Amino acid sequence: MSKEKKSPYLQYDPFDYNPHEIDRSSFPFFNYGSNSSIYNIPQTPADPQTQNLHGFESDPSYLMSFADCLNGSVDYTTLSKAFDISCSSSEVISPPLLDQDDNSNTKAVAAGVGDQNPSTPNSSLSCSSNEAGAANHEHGNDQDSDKISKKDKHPKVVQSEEAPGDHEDKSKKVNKAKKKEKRQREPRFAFLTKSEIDHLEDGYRWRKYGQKAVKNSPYPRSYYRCTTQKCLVKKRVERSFQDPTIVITTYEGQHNHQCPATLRGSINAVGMLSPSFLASAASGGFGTSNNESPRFPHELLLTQLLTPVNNNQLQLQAHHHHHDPASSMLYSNLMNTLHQNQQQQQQLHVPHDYNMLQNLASSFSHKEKP
DNA sequence: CGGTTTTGACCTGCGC
DNA sequence: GCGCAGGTCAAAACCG
Repeated sequence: MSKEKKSPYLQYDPFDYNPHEIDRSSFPFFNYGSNSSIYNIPQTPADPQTQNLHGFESDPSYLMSFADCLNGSVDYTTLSKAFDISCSSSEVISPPLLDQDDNSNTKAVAAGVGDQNPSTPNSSLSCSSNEAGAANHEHGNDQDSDKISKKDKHPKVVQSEEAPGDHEDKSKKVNKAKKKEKRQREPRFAFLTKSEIDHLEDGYRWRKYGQKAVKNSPYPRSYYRCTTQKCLVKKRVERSFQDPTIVITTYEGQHNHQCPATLRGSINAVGMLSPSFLASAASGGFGTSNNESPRFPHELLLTQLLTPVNNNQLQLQAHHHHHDPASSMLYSNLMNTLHQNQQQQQQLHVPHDYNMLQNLASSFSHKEKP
């Protein structure tokens, strides 16, 4: 009651703004530099001491190279961590080729997105919460039930006046307990895009459901939900406070439906990539002499998005072609596809070095038009 | 008029 | 336990 009303839009105090003291608990692993990559958002701060992330910026090993994904040079465990939140559930089984993560350059973004407690350094906690068996199907469903219970609980205000009652307290407790044991976030993927437009077209339809000021940033963060029924995908969009030209888009969850734009017959950016083109991508051969060269406009686009870092490594550049819806959609689809791929591997218990590229290529070729 | 955006209130989790 | 920050809800406003 006595709580002062605070406008979420006025929380930023320009005089208090210190770019070096950012709380990036939400995106602790973002690279704010010019080399954009797909990031898997870890839910645990990498290292409490390096909260401010600068370590990450200068450490290329945190970047998930696209080629790593494509050619499977990233070991299974790493991929699990990098792509799936639920890795903390049962599939940790996979015998880790241990400690690759120490210094191998394939380390990618190793932090588990899955353990969702941003500040729980001990991911095993979430492990145990998963074992209730819900581990496999909790994607989405939980969120639903979560919401429902929330709504039931507080039909909004008033309540307390007419019945400051105990039953409310009780139900509160029950709900709390419930929530504690099952709160699982979807995997998150983020990319940076250089753009003046905040909300980039990615082929899907979104409804904005919230906007909040971000601490230490002059730019608000917007929350969107996919408008397709029963699709629980969300995305957050915010502008980098360090480089205001960069938009940070974070996807959470996976669409359970086709991209509306694809259905409408516009670009099927990923679906039309030729297998041979992808092979070239994986071997890092773009732009070099004898490799497969792009045959379609979207492949050309991708060659520009994928820039060789060193020998066998490519990074997905998110900041080119920001003005191009196809580009955004490409990202979205790529990430979706990569993620799906990895999940399939998990389901099938495929060995860690299974060649993802082949999977990708074949799935693409199925989609390819006659 | 239906869908989307805005925005204040509320909930939740975490650190102190 | 309290305060803060992030995330979500939902009524009202807006728009095509």
